[in-house]
Amino acid sequence: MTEEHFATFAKCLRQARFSLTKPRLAVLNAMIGREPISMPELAKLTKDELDRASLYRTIQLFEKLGVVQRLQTGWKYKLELSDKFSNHHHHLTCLGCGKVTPINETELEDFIERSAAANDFKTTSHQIEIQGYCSTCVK
Amino acid sequence: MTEEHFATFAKCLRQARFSLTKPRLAVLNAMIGREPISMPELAKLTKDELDRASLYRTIQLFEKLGVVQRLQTGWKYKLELSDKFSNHHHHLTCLGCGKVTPINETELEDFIERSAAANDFKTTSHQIEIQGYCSTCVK
DNA sequence: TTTCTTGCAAACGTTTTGCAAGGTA
DNA sequence: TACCTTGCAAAACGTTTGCAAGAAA
Repeated sequence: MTEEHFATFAKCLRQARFSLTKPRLAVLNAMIGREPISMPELAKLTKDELDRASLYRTIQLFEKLGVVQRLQTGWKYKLELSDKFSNHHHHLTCLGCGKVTPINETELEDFIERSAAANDFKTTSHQIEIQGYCSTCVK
Repeated sequence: MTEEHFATFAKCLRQARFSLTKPRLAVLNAMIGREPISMPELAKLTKDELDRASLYRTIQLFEKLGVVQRLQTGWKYKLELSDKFSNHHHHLTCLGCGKVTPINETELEDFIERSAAANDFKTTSHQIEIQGYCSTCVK
């Protein structure tokens, strides 16, 4: 974990008057630099460092604080760190091999803002998820 | 349910060699013309017409046949009929009152196709979900 | 009649909760 | 110290499954 990520994280917690604890750091650490991950996978990864119940509580808190976000990849959801810890982006999910590829399309963002505005809607977040087949699996 | 929807539905089933049964019609009926709905809500709505287990089996089948699709509205998923039974669109979900507003933006679709193509990716479906506050709740 | 579909009941996996003990500010 | 956070154990949900009875083609 970089100095910067740690500082961002500490600030998120402190601002909302929550404690910086070892279990919470463990969850952040397990997610940094990793692809979107499912809850059972994350539970397995962190099972020596905190209880499953605490993991759920931590993820709930992280979502409230905007540290993580859920995204729909097919049938189940996965978790990833929010834009605070990586650049804002969206995903291509391959139905063949399950690979999740991030894409970054600024123009898309502009259109979304415009669509929402046309509906008199103030956006706070959005997701774009695309399913299909990657170049390997399409064959 | 319109004549046309019934025909579309019957065709979907027949083509894949599945039977047109009363419980399946009941589920379709419960969803037609309704906003995206959660599984527990749908279960409550149809509980006199079919068993919960059958409901899950039916929804699973419907998804495979492309009759319904799941979409992420915040924390949990909801179900709605696919484009076969209504026009392709996306949603604005209000974090205040929970209202889901469909939007239809053709330009967005084009950008998505282009982004995917740039990644050598063959798309089969996509979702765009936008969260924020509607004109009423923003105040 | 043959095959597909359903209801029932039970199993399973995921997520949440209460509470006492432990850690943080 | 005072309050927040955790682990544990149990409960509450949501979802899936096996199987015998019932309905569709």
